[in-house]
Amino acid sequence: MKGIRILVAEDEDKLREVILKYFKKEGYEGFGASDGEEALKLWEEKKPDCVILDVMMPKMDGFEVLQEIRQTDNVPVIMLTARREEDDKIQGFEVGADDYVTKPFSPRELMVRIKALLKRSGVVTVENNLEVCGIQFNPEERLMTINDETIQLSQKEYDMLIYFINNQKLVLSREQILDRIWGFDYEGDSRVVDTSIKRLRKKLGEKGECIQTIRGLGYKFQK
Amino acid sequence: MKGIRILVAEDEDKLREVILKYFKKEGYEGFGASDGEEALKLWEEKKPDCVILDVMMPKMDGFEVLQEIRQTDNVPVIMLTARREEDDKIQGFEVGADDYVTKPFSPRELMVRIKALLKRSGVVTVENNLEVCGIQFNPEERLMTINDETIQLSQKEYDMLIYFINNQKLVLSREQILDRIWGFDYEGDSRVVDTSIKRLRKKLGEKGECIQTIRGLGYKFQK
DNA sequence: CCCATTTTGACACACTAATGACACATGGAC
DNA sequence: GTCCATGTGTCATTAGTGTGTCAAAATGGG
Repeated sequence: MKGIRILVAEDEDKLREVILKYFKKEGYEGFGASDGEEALKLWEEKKPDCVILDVMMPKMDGFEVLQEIRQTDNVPVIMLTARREEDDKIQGFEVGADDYVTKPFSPRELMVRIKALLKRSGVVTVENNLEVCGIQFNPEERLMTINDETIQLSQKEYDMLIYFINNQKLVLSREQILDRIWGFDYEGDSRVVDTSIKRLRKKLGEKGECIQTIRGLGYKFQK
Repeated sequence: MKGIRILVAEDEDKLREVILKYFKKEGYEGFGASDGEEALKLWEEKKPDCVILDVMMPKMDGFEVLQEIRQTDNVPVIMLTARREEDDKIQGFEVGADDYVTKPFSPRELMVRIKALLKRSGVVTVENNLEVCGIQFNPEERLMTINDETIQLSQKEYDMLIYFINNQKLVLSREQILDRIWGFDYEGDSRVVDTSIKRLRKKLGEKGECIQTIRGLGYKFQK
């Protein structure tokens, strides 16, 4: 099984190494970058499942890197900020950071945030060959098998389904779904969700009924 | 018309600023407090229409502030909690919070909650897995179970039932119910309540008898 | 770079549950 | 019995969703 890959961009060598060591201990695959440009290069090269960005870095600061990443990628990003960089934090939220950790922090705290973020972002948390209510998952290829029939899902469909699977029985509002799948800065109509639900249901066939409509609130996944 | 005023008590500057900025964009008037004491002071001073309280704050935590506020004020309060699995939310509901939002969240999600809360203005939610007289509540899943049978309630039915549960043994007049569930500015016939009570009773089956008619006064919920 | 294909977003219209209004039935208080 | 408040069935309206279709945007080869 493919491991979870995390990119750490932090110019303080010691801190970066501590974090990377911690990741290794937890079974994650970590890549270290010591400046912004290296971070971007590694991001393109490795396509990690999560990115940790220090705000203050040589050559290219965290925000610039984030902005660049956000052009094409919705990967979960955690920003590392020092206590007094208040304005910076605002800026980060605007460009689309998913969480912030203020220095100093413990690796343990960072791990907690990462795990929470990965879980919520729903992109990578499904193990291979997981089976939920007759639906077999193959996240690496974004494939799904129902009754020996393989089904190809699109990005949005796949992400939504994972999000539902990870939050079974919970009612998810259109806004929550939008935030998670489209990104909190998505500006379009919240009814895109309806359309995508429609398509997902259709592909799921009879299993589509697992996605229930809670009128006035949203949708939920239940067997 | 007077604008809607919201107090945001959150010690993380970046987050508070982002929220306040969103409020402004949405046409709300926002006040920021960075610790519990400041929050209390601002609450007294500004008498906001809605209060957002971070649980973890310097000087005075969110629960203490809430407790203080609840001595004299029934203003809608949303608590910001750090971790989903914590007892935070339970404790918050006990002291009288109206909703909780788990960090990190997007401004969009918070806005949705605020709007919903303002609309309901005072309808208190119920903790998960509460059981009252054989009726099992599960608000997160938006489910109600009686004798292992799940029941789907509509919005109005659900809100009314919660209102009754939160005010057991109290006689609630049609006017009170209208104010809470339909909003104080509802202009229609007060006998819509009768119709909704009828429907709720029907869905509750034999438990419908728990909703008793107090002739000339209104209704009350009792086992 | 172009073209074919897929994915996505927007929108109109259809459909259905929820709601509100009302007429009439019921039942207690006097 | 009458009076009056409440119960209840029914129906029209409304609000919220489902869905087909089209166009725009992204993707993927030649």
